[in-house]
Amino acid sequence: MTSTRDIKAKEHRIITCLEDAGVRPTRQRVLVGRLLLDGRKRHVGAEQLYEEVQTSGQHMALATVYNCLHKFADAGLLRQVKNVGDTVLFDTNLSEHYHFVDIETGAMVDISPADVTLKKMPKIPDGFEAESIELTVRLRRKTTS
Amino acid sequence: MTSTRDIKAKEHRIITCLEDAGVRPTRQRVLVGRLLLDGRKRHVGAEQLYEEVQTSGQHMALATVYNCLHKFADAGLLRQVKNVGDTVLFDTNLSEHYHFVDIETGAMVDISPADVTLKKMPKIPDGFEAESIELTVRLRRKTTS
DNA sequence: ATAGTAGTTTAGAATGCTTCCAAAATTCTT
DNA sequence: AAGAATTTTGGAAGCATTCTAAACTACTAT
Repeated sequence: MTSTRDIKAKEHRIITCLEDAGVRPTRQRVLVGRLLLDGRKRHVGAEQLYEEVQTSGQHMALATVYNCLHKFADAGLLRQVKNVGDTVLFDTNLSEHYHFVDIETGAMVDISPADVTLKKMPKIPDGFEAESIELTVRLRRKTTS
Repeated sequence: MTSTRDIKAKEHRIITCLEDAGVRPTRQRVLVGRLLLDGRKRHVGAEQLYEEVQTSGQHMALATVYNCLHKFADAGLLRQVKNVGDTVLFDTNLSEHYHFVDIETGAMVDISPADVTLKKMPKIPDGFEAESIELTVRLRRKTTS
C-alpha cells in the first residue's frame, strides 16, 4: 500500500531533483522522473518508456518522451548509451561501467569497472580530450553441441 | 601509369579473393572489392561507397551496395563496426583493434591493441561466449580557452 | 491574483538510413 | 546453348527519430 502522502513525498523528491539539475519540472518530466529516477539501474528506449507511461494511465506524446530523455541526458540525469543496436538507449546507471550485450536479444547487463582493468591507455590525439570510454562485450549464446 | 595488364591482374586477384571467401564474383562485387580490398585500412559507409562507385564511372544500385557490404561482412572480408554514429560503417581492418571517434565529425581512428591492455576481463555470463569486444574512446575537441 | 514571457508539449508531417520487393539480368553448370 | 540458381535493380516500404508551428503551461514581476 502506498499512501497518498508517500506519493506526494516521492513526487517532491523528484521535483527537487529536477530543479537541482536545472530542468523545469513539468507534469510530463515529473512522471518520467518517477519512472526512471527511482534508483533502479536500467536501460530504456523511447518506445519502451512511452509504453510505461501509458501503462501508468497517463498520456504523453512520443515526441515528448524523446524530449524528456534528451533533456535528462543533457542535464546529467541519464546517460545515453551509444553503439548498441539500432535504437537509442538511455542508462539510469550514471557511474562508470561497461556493458555486456546479447547480440540475439539486445539485452544489456552492466559490467562493473572493478571487473576490468584498462592497464595501459592509448594516447589521446593532440587537441582532443576523452569524452567517454565505452567498452562493450558482445555475447553469443553458446551452442550446446 | 597503370597498364591494362595491371588492371587485369589486380582484377584477377580480387576475383580469387572473393571466390576463396565463397562469394560469387559478379561485376558489382569485383568493383566493390577493387575499392575496398586494396589493403588500405579504412571505415566506409554505404552512401560513401555508393559515391565512390559513381566517381569511378560505374553504376550500381544503392541496394546493391548494401548487399555487397553485408555479403562481404558475412564472408569475413569486412567487419561491421557497431556502435558508432547513427549510420552503419564497415571496417577494412580485420585485425583486432579499437577506435577513437571524434564526436563532432564522426571521424574514426584506429587504436592498436598494443596501446591498450585489458588486464582483467569480466567473467562472461554462463552459457555465453564473447563474440567481440569493442572499445571506443569518444573524443571531444579541446576548447582552447 | 494577473498578465506577460519564455519554455514545453503536441500531433502529425518529414527525414534519412536501411531493407524489402518482384521483375529483369547475370552467372555458373550441364 | 539452355536451365537453374543467384544477383541486381529501382522504387516502394519501414522505422526510429527529429522537425514544425500552434496550443499550452510554468515561472516572474507586477
